[in-house]
Amino acid sequence: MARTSGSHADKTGPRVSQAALSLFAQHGYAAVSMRKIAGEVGVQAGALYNYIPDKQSLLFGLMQTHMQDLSDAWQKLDKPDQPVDQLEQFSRFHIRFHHARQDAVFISYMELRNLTPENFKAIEILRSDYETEVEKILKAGVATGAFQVADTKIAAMALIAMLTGVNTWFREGGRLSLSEIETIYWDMARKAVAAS
Amino acid sequence: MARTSGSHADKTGPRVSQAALSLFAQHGYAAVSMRKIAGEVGVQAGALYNYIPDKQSLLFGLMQTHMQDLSDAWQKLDKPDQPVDQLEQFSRFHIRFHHARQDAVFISYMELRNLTPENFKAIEILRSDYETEVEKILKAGVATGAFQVADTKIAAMALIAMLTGVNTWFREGGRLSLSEIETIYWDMARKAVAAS
DNA sequence: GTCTATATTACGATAGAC
DNA sequence: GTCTATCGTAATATAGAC
Repeated sequence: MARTSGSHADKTGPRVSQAALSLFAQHGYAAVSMRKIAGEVGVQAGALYNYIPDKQSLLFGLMQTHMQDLSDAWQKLDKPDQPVDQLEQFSRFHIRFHHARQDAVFISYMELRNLTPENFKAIEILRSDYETEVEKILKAGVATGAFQVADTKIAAMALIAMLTGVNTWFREGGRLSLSEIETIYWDMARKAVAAS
Repeated sequence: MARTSGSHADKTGPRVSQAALSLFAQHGYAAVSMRKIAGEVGVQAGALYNYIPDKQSLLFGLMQTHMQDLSDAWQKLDKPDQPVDQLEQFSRFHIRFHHARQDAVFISYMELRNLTPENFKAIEILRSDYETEVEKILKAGVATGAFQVADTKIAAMALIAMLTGVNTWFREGGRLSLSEIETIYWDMARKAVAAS
């Protein structure tokens, strides 16, 4: 069954998401028009509505996919036995994954306020689940005496903020490689929660 | 000399800035119209142009004022002699100042991409100056052997990201007071850069 | 200094032809 | 599936009356 001439359903869908991801990260959700996205994809604005019901769904889809990918990637790793080794694995994983998805990371934090209340709730649950993973590691380490932290919830938030911060300044080709950065950050993270 | 009826020049100016600060933080620069700002102030949109030449200048002014206030507030503090005490002073100052100006902090990070290139450069210089203050403390501590860090520039970025992160989750009236938070974060910061 | 009115441009989304 | 055309709305900024 021949497809209608000019149709590229199997290719256009992903290209819409990709264009939106890049443009939202660069200019912000509110500043990017459907016409601009369409222009990047190489279609007219009306054609976008074959793939998404509206602009909001486009944003939500990007954020949901990102948070889901993040959780899935973490879950599928084989975990070492010791909390200190788990925390090292997490620190390196977090830096590496976030570096590889800078646009999605940026959007998932910056555009929360442009989500409808229901969509916001859904994303916050996914984020909270991820944060809980770190807290579980810290709790296990406190139990064995490997870690010493006043509050595992706060320590988890502090570590995540520190590690995510790499994205604000690190650019490939600079003074240090990403794997060197990983090691430096892991050193600080380890000491920050270490038993004294 | 009587002022024109309906004129409130001395009051309206600050109210425009205040309204823009709050609305930009809530909804984002691109999503906030001049009409919305005017509505919040209680004037018509056209009246705003007595105080600002355009929307971009309004954003830049808010960010510049914030970064300047931050630097000034830090500079005017009496500094203790020991690097470890200086770092504690900085950690507590940073958390406290950022908590008191959540809207301005949020805007100064989130809306960088909505600045014109020249305005962006000006803000980045102010930010970099502030980051250098932390690096100076770390370098002094490394020199005396009080601190042990692989790279003072990276350690400064890591600490700042960690401390700024408080704003993403802390809300007054929760489980812990801000001064308790300060102490917990200072404990982590201190250990993260401590000599072993 | 503030108002009303407006010039000009762009937005998100839809309808119907092909 | 994509196009062209368009509806209805709203944007920034300016002009001129008061």
